[in-house]
Amino acid sequence: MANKTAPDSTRRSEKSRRAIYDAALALVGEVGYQKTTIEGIAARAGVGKQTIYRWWSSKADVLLEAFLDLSAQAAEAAAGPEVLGEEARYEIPDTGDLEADLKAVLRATVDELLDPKFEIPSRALAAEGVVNRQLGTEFVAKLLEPQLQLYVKRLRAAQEQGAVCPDIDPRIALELFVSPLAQRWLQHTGPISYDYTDALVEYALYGLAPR
Amino acid sequence: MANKTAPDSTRRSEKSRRAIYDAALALVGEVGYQKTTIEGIAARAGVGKQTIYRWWSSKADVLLEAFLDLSAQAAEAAAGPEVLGEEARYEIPDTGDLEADLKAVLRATVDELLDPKFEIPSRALAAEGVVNRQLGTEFVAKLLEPQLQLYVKRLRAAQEQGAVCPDIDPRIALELFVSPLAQRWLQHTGPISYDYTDALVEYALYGLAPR
Amino acid sequence: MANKTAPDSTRRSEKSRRAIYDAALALVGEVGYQKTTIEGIAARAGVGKQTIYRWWSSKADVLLEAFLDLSAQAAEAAAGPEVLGEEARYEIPDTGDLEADLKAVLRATVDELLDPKFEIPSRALAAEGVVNRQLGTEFVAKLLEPQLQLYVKRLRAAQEQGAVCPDIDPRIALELFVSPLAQRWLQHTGPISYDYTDALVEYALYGLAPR
Amino acid sequence: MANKTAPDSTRRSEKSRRAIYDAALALVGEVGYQKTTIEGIAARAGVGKQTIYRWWSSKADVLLEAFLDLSAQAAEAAAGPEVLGEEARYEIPDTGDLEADLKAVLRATVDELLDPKFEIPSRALAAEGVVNRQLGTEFVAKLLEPQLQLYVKRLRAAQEQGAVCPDIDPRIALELFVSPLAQRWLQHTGPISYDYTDALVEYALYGLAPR
DNA sequence: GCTTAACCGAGACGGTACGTCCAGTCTTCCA
DNA sequence: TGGAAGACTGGACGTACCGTCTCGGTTAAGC
Repeated sequence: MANKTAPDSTRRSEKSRRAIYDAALALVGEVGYQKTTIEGIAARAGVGKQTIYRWWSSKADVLLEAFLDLSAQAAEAAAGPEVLGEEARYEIPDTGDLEADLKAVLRATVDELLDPKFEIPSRALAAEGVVNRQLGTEFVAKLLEPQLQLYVKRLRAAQEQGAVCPDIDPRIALELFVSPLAQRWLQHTGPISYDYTDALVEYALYGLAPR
Repeated sequence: MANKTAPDSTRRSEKSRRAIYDAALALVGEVGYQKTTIEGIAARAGVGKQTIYRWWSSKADVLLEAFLDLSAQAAEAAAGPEVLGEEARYEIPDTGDLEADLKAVLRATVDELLDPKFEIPSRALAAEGVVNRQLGTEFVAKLLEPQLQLYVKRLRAAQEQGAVCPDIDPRIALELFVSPLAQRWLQHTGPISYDYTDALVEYALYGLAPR
Repeated sequence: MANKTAPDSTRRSEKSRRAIYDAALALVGEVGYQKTTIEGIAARAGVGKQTIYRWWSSKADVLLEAFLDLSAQAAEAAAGPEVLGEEARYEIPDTGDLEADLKAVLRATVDELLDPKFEIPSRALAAEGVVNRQLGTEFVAKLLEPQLQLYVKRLRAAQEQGAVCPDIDPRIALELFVSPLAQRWLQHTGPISYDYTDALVEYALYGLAPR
Repeated sequence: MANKTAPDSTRRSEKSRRAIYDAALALVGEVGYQKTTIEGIAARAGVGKQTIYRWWSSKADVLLEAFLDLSAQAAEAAAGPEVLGEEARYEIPDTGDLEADLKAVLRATVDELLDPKFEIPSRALAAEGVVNRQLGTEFVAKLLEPQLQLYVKRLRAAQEQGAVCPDIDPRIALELFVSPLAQRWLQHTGPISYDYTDALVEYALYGLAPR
C-alpha cells in the first residue's frame, strides 16, 4: 500500500549489507564521522550508492545500524556459544553488595568507553543524536535505555534487600552515577578513571551531607 | 611574526562582526545547524565570504563566538546596568540552606534549557563539541566550566558550614545533580521538570542508601 | 551455434512486443526521445526490463522497429484490405505528366511530414541515425531508400517517355527535389509548403539557367 | 533585475573558457558525442563542473559555442592576417562562369565535410539540432544560414548577368545542389565525391528535362 | 498428464552521470 | 588595505537510468 515503491526486503543482498556495515565502521574509525561520506562508504564496500539510499535514509542511519550490529555481535560473543535461545541477555550481577556491584559495572563501562573500536562510532552517533531528534530517539531507545534498565532492575532488587530507600525512583537514581560519567566522556568535561567512578558510587549511595 | 599575513584586528569592522553574529544565530534558529552554511551567513549578514574566513576558522567557530557574545549580553542585562567594572559576576546565592539554594538554581537552569533562544545554538555547539575536540574544549572552557565553578564555590561554602562532608570533592559532587539534567537535555533520555531537579538534589544530598 | 544462448523466438510473447511498441511510440510522442528511457518503456508496457534487452539492443533499436511496424500498418491500411499477397506495394502514379505526378507526390509527403504522429518518432530516428552509424544505415535501408527507389522507377519511366534526358542518373536527379524538402524538415532551415515543393519540381525539371 | 543571480560576464575566466572549448572538441573527437559528458569535459579542462553550468545550459550548448569558436578561428586563419577590420568576410568567387564557380565551391565543401576535425562535431551538432529545437535554430542561424546566404548573393549576381532566370528564388534554387550534398553527408544516403557535386550543379543549372 | 526448460514481470544490484550545493581560495573593484 | 562581491576548483549530495543479475510464476513442448 506504500505509494513510493518500498523495496522488497526479502530480496535484499546480505553480502552488501555486511560490506556496508564494515565499510562504514572502518571509515568512521579512520577519518572520523564528518569526513565519512556516503560515496566513500559505497566505494569502500564495492556497492552502488543507490543500494545505500535504498535501505537507509542517511549516513547517521547507516552508522546507527552498523553500530547496533556491532554491539549485537559483541554481546553475542561475550555471552558465549549459548545455543539455547537468545534470551540469556546480560544482567548486572547481584552479589548482595550493591556498592561493589555498581563499582564493578562502572569500571567495565570505563574500559568500554576508552576502547577506540567503540568510542569513535558511539561518540559520532551520540553527537548526531543531539542535533537530529529522530536519530537521537532511536539511539536512546535501542542502545542507551536498554542498558539503563539493567540498573533499574538492580536497584529495585537493592530496594527489596533494604540497601536502597524504598521511596526512591530507580530510573532517576541511576543517573546520579551514570550521567556524570556520560557527560565527562561526551563533553570532555573531566578525566575518566576507576577512582572517579568509585567516588561517584560512594557519593550517590551515601549522600553529600554528613550522616 | 605571523608568516601568513595575519589580519590587522585594529582595522576590523565592528559592524560586520555584529551582523555576522546576528545572522549566524538567526539562521541556526531558523533552519538548524546542519543547514546553516557559511555562504548563508555571509549573504544574510551582507558580508563577503572572505570576511568570515578572515576572522574565523569554521562555522562552529563563528557560532561559538556568536553564542558567547549572546551569553555575555544576556548576563550583562541580567546583572543590571552596573557601570562599575565587569567583575560583578553572577554567583549562586547562599541563604544558608544548601538544599533550597541548589533547587532554586537548578529550576532556573531548567527554564533556560527550555528557552528556544538558547536551546538551539547551545545544543548545536554541544553536539559539534562532542565530535570536534578543539571546539569542545573551548566550549567547555569558556561556557560550561565557569558555570560549574559556581557550584564548586557554593559547595565549598557548605563544607565550611558543615552541610557537606569535608572529604568530598566538590567538583565531582556537583555532577551528581548537574550531569543528569545535562544528559536528559542533551540526549533526550528523559523529561525535564522542577520535580525532577528537586529529586536530584535530594537524592544527591542524602544518598540512595537508607540513613 | 550462438554461444550466448540466443533467445528462442518461437516462444516470444506477441503481447509484450505490441505493448512495447505502443509504449515506445507513446512515450516518444509525449516526452520526446531523449527523455524516453528503457525503464520508462518497460514500466509503461507492463513488462520486465529484461524482456526488452532480450530482443533489442538499444532504445533506438526498439524505436526503429516500433516505427517500422507503425509504417507497415499505415501502409496496409492505406492500401486497403488487399488479401492477395503483400506485394501490392505503393508506387508513384504515372499519368504521363511527370511534373504533375511529382508535385502530387511531394504534396502528400509534405502532409505526412507535418503529421505529428509520424513526425516525432521519425525525427528522433533520423537524428539518432546521424550520430549512430549502425542505426542510420538500417534506417536508410529499411525506410528511406525504398521510398527513394519509387522516384527512381518513375524517373526511368520518364526517360523512356522522353520527358527526362536519357543521360541523367535518376538516383541523383531525385535528390534535386527530395533533399531540399528533407533538409528543411530535418534542420528547420526553412518553411515547408505546397508552393515550395511545386517550385522545387519546376526548378529541377527545367533548370535554373534560361532556356 | 534578474532574480536568479545571472553571472557577471566581465569577470569571466578566459582561460577556463578556452580550456573548456578545447576539452569539449577533443572529447567529442575521441569518444563521440554520446560518450562525451559534462563531467568529462570539466575534468579534462581542469575546471569545476559549476563553471560549465554557470555559462552554458547543456552539453550541446557548450559544443555549439566551441564549434563556432573553432570555425571563427579557422575563417580568420584562412582570411590571412588582415589587420584592417574583421569585415573581410569570405565570399563565393565570381569569375563570370557560374557553373565553374559553383562546382569549385562544392568541391571545397566536400573536402571540408570529409575532414574529421570538422566532421564529428558538426555531425553531432546537426543531430542534436534535429531533435532539440532551440539548439537547431541557433545552429542554423549562426552557422548554416550565413553560408547559404553566400550562394544567394552569387545567384543574384548571376541573375543580373543573365546566367539564371530572373524569376527564380535564389534561396530555393541553392538548395537544388546544396541539400542533396547535405543529406548524403548527414544521413549516409549515398557516397560523396567531386563527380557527384559536379553532376548536381549541371542537373540544377540545365534541368532534368531535355532542352 | 507431467515434467521441464524458457520466457515473463519484477526489481535489486554495481555503476556512471546528472545538475545542485557549498567549502575554501582567489581576484577585482570600492571606500 | 579591509571589505563586498562573486568566480573559481573541488567534491559530496541525492536522483535517474544503464545494463546485468537473480527470483518466482506461467506456459508450452516433449516425453
